[in-house]
Amino acid sequence: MPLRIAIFDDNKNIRESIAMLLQTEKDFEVVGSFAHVLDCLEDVTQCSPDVILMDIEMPGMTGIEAVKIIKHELPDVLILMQTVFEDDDNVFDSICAGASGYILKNFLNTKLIDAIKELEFGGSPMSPSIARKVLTKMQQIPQHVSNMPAPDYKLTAREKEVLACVVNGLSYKMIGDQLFIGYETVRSHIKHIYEKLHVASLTEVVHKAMKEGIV
Amino acid sequence: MPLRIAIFDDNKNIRESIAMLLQTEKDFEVVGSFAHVLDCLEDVTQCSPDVILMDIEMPGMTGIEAVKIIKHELPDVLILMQTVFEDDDNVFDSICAGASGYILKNFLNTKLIDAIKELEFGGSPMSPSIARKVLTKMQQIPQHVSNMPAPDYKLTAREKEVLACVVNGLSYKMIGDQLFIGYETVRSHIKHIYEKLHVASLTEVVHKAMKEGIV
DNA sequence: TACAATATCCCCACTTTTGGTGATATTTTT
DNA sequence: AAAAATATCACCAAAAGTGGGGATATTGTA
Repeated sequence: MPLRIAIFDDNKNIRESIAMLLQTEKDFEVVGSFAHVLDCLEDVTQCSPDVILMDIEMPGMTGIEAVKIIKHELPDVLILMQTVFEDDDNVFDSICAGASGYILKNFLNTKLIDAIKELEFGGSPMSPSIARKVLTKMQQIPQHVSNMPAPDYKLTAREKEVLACVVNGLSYKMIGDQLFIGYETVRSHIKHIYEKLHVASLTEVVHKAMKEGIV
Repeated sequence: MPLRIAIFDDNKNIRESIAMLLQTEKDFEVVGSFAHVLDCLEDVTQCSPDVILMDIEMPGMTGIEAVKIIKHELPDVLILMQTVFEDDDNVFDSICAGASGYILKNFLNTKLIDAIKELEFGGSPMSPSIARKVLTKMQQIPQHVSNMPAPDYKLTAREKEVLACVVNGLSYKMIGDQLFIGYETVRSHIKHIYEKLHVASLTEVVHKAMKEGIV
């Protein structure tokens, strides 16, 4: 079964030359080719590709927006971004939007086929310099969000529920309503949370819970 | 001027074969070779390498710990991790510790030279599957920490100071003492913060400030 | 079975926070 | 120079949270 590929690029020449290039691989099948992303969801749903080649610079809607939309509905398609520039913002926005690879247009003809195969194989093709940028970015991210496991304060399931409510800014009364328990019960749980977290106010609870990723 | 390389690996055979391999490149110079990382800081300071090849599995101290220590003192050295496994935790821990590349021991002989050159060129060599892991990880990270700039709520400098105190769990009274202003002044600032952030309680303030990276 | 932990609820007294409505002096902007 | 924003402080009443005691029923564990 061939790998189904869809192309989004506003330049007709590029679309056609990409399609031509991809057809040299007999495992690849170009199932769609679109000049804009305004109807990207329909387009993609219709041709159901395994891999999407998405241009970042697109008229009407940016390719990054399209990635978000498509990934939201179809989380399993792999999206390879193509662009002329590799400025930080576009790279990171694409990644956060859900792209799985990043290829520069200059190297399309020499590296596209390999990049797509890499994608298929579970890899993420990207230029070395982009990889560096990504790593550098990750290193700037606070520990707990990137990797540190949430410390275990031995909160019970119920206490965790209450904690989640507290973090979301609910008052005791609102928490009671939310969890179908009385005001005093909420208080009781929160007293226990205070003890276990070694804090003495709601603000500290929220701070600690968010900082350490308990919620 | 050749590229200075240091090797950390507890296996003598591997150290020597790596050194031999690297010496085939005339632009490379192996300036140090160490069996453990207990004195890594001294070792590295002494031989002042441009690139460090670090084994993850090391006796006494883990290679990841060593990376942290070295990077803290010498942020400019490039560190290439080498390992037999590519399990998530090690990969991410290494990255967070400050590694700039990640190579599997299986491919040392075929890819090490290229990997080091890539490092030198400002890239980050890593296997495609590791790259995918990294991207997937980044996509799970909340917007603001990864890329989104903190939204501007037009808080004044003073309000931001008060906000910081609130987030750190201080009470009105404590904030007043901290900033050398009266209780009522603190209240006044917080009222304004409530308006500007569209919230109505301290917990919401802490939550919003932390979630959106205002602090 | 006895014990420990959990989830639920109650009361009292006290502290803190909140909403509303001010005021004054200083700084910044227009 | 006038207007707007900022930083400072004040008072009152109502609402919410906190600390330190309890109690009871259920569930899980030794």
